[in-house]
Amino acid sequence: MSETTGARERRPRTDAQRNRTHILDVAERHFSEHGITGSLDAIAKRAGVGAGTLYRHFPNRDALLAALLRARDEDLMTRRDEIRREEADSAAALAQWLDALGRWATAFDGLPEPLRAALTEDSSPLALTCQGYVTDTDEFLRAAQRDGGARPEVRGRDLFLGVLATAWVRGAAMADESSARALTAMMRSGWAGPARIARTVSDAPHRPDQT
Amino acid sequence: MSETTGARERRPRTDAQRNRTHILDVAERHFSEHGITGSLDAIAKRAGVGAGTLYRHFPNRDALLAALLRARDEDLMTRRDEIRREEADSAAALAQWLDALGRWATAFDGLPEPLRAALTEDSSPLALTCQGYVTDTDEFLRAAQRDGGARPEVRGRDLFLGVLATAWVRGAAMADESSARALTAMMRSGWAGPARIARTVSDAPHRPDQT
DNA sequence: GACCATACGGAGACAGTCTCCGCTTTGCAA
DNA sequence: TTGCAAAGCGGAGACTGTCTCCGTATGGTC
Repeated sequence: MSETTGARERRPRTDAQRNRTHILDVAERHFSEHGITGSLDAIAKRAGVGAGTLYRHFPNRDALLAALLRARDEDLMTRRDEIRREEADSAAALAQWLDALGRWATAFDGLPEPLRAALTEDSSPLALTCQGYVTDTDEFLRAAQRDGGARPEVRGRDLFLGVLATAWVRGAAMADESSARALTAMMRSGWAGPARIARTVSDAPHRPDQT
Repeated sequence: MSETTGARERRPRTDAQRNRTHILDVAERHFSEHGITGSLDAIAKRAGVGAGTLYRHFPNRDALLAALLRARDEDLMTRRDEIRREEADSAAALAQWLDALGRWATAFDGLPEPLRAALTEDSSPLALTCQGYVTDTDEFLRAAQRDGGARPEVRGRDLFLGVLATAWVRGAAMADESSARALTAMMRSGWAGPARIARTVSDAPHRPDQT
């Protein structure tokens, strides 16, 4: 009676489990070396399984990525709790969380792209992960806002996207590191400290009123 | 002897010219509708020419994009001069220039990607264009910095990449408009006004071994 | 040991990029 | 005009990558 309630999940066959984890191992290496656009069939070949096997386990690239990121989720959650525990200054905590997120989003070359896409098409297997981190960001942010360490008009989603954008700028193989740092710094002045809303050109009347 | 000096350029045949401009017309429409990843062969077909013809005129996607952007270059330069002429406040001028750049970088869905890539691989046909705009940005920026309207540590390249990153966030079909605005605003507080350098987490004395 | 659900492999359909080469068109010169 | 070389054209097809389908193998269970 392995099958109790109606929609019970059956434990997969052992060869299936073995294949799955092996594919993940290989994919991790392959994506690290070739970026997330590396060929899936190549991964299958390298893992010594047929293409069908790969696609049965992971119907598309995003699914595979999501599985790989799930493995890193634990690390990131650990880091999150660590920051919460050890950083008393809520603004500094937010900064550190964003930094951790930034490193997470740079795990593979090209990763920011599907992550951003997942943020607007919630059918993606990555969507849930992203949404979760947006929520976490929001928590850090709200704490900082309560303490007057972050501007009230900023949203967690904005910061998350900002982090992705910065990771995106870094591009392949840490190309534009210095500009990425500059962007992070600029972004920080954008959220840090309680201040009035900075105005955008498109918001402002054409005559900027001399701040 | 039509050939005078060694490396003389021969005026292309009339059918070639006709094809070239027609391909550009079609490509403009096709990229507008399908984003820059739209199939090149489809463009050829839609233009009623063979694939060979398309690839002879534009050896790859970037070359085609570069040609399309060259057509818009004139508009952007006009805008630039207009801003220079009509905006006395140098910081506001910079903001308006960045806004214009942002609209330029959103001409087609997905455009920011090759633009950013061109900034690090200068073999790309887009590289020259980008470099030019970085220079323009630098000029606006330096004027603002002289007037104390922009922080001294910021570079034109950083701002250009920031604009690209914001355009990238907007994603396909203006998806994340509000976040894009938020980012622009944050970025603005990053460059505007002379202030001390904001610190990044990674700059900070971050003891990796257990902060 | 038999049975069958589960999983496997890989051939191949499909789509996109890009090249190659035989044929056509253009423009110049006689 | 006519002839002809250079310039340009078209599209078949090589190549690469994604993803499906189905005949075959295998693990787990009774």
